[in-house]
Amino acid sequence: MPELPEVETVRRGLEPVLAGQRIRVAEQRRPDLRWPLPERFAERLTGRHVGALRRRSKYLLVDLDADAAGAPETLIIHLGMSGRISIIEADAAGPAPLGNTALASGGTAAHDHVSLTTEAGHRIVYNDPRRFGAMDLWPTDRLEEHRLLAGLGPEPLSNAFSGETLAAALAGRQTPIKAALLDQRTVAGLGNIYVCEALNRAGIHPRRIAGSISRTRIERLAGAIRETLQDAIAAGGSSLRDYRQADGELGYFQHSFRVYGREGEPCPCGVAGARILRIVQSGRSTFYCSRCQR
DNA sequence: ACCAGCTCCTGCTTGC
DNA sequence: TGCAAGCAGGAGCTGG
Repeated sequence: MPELPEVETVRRGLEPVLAGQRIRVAEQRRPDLRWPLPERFAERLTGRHVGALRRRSKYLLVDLDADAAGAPETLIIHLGMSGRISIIEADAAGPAPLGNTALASGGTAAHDHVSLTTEAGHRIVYNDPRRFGAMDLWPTDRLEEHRLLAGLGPEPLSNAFSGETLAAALAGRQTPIKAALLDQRTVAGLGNIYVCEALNRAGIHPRRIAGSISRTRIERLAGAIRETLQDAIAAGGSSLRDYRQADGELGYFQHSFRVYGREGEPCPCGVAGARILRIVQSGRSTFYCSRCQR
């Protein structure tokens, strides 16, 4: 799925067509994604004005004006593993029925689960074959209390994240650094790809016990995490199987992967004989260089 | 409290 | 060519 850079890219793509708009029509095609959608979900979205589009970790946050009960709410969207959001120019005569994305985008029409049509005539379609994604509506002023957001660690691109805070989060952890970084309580927004990439940039072996890494190397790791994410965002994210930007464009950071998916290739560290290896940690593939990662 | 493993779902790739 | 197993970017939950 979309990790932090992909969600940020989607946010930036949606912002110009959704922020400040009114939702003229909301449609839902099924009652649930990973979990049940909120009661009367489409009904509650219809007619609402959209404020800012924000992001927390891998969650897209769409601020809405007050509902009938008088409280501003935020639409929380998680793309899971296979979620995709597409922007479609709606027909001037009115919104097309759900399932017609194939006509406008060239993609599949199956698994279009939720759609929002703005008064300006854009249709925003959420498509998610595996349905590991999620959506919820929650009072904006209590957003940090939402169960999906409450336990998240610091945003890696904010001032709340540093070598110092990372060192504190890793202190005493007896798990491999790979697993510790995938744990969203340590730092928010990393997934399998960017953990592999950041560890390679930092020269740290994925099996190293998190709590045993020196402060100096944790500082380097914090920097590597930031740089990896910044570079990926600048490239529009990474396009593997499903992911595309909201405008349908492919991200291109996958061409910049140093280790992910490159088993057997030489490591860009350039050390003689350095090859990328693949191991499995807690059921997930880890790619790393045996020479430059220690 | 911490940690490893299982699980949800569909679809693409791989190997026989 | 056809089929089925294996694997995939997440993360909540269970049980040790």
